Amino acid sequence: MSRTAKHEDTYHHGDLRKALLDSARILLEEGGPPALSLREIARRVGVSAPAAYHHFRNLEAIAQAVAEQGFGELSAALDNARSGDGVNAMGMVYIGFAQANPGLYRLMFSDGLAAKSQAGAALRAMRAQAFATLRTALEAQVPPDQARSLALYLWSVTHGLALLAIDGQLGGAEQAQGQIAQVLEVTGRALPPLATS
Amino acid sequence: MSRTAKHEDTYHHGDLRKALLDSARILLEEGGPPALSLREIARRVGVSAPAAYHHFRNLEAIAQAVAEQGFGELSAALDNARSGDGVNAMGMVYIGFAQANPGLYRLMFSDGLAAKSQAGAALRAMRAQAFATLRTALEAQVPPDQARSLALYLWSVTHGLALLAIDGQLGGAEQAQGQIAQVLEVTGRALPPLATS
DNA sequence: TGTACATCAGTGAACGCGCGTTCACTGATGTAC
DNA sequence: TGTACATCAGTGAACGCGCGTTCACTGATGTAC
Repeated sequence: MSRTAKHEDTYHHGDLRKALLDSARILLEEGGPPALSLREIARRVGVSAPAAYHHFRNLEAIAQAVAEQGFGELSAALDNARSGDGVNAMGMVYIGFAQANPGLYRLMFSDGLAAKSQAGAALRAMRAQAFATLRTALEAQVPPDQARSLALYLWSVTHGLALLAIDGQLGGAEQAQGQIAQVLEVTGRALPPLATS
Repeated sequence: MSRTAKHEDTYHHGDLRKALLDSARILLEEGGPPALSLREIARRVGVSAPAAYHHFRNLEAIAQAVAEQGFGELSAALDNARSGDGVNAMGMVYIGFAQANPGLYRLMFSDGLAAKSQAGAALRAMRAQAFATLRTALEAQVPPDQARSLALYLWSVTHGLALLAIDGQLGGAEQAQGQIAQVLEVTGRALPPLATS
């Protein structure tokens, strides 16, 4: 019999890498990027801190891996929403992601990691990639010379709105939803008629 | 002769409170809010760390005082710009402030301080106050029932754009300026005709 | 089917570090007489 | 004008803390024969 679920308290963990990432995400949601600590991540999993080094080069590598997960999930969510009614629905999905994972969103898009570090550079590249996807999607719907500025406009609004929401600057949850919808409606007024798919 | 500029290496500092705040701002611009350290602030001033406690209750109080300075400077800058050509100029000034003081801007509007701490609560209040000012200014220019959502819209765009700019997501400085102007132009399209003063 | 052994994923102890803050102190200042 | 003294703004030493990371190790796994 190979390793099964019955061996729960075994010396070898099973999938420590995944467990560490899960633990990091919990920590991230509890206290934001500054709360990420290798020792605490390991402690929550019930494992000694050095064990993590068999799976990640260092703490930053864990943060980077979590951010990569986040970008994957965000782009999957946006893909699913694309069949909805356009820009407005995408905006709601984007902000919904931030509200559901505020700590993760901050790690991905805010100043979580030291900008100059290797992981920081990787993060910036992921962000740029996400933006490129948005711009490409827009190029099919508006005159190409406008795509870049419109994409940047949409990103600015949703990014700003997402941060205001998760900073609690919009009041309670239900109140926030209404305000978000209103802002996205106003945002749409600036857009030219879009080629609907 | 009372204390004069000649007494530079005196035991008593002169205006240590101001010197500490200046030092904190330099640190803030060098490494963002996480770089704020009481020991390092004091070290830069050339004074022992405990000396700071004669002027501030703790490190958080220093951060709060710096943020207060920032809000004062930002609102002064916006006041000066109000005589210019409206929303667009105000937007440029707002983002210009963030670009000139990225670390300070992050402290003021981002997740610099633990949200639950006393200083964190004070910060949120300052932000809310700044937003209320914007909304009030708009109420003179648009139908009052639209003022809130339009204010939130404008804040979202400028906040988002400011953060993208200082995160380096817009490329180099001169390239960024062009993109910012474009986004603000698009932003203006969503606004109703404003009553110009 | 059983056993030697290489490989791998864990362990506890220890390193050095910088931090915020407290403490008892001392040097400088300026005021009352 | 000179002096005693209260007040205040500094000092160095020390506290306890949690951190990331390295080290030599050991227990478990699974493969070759």
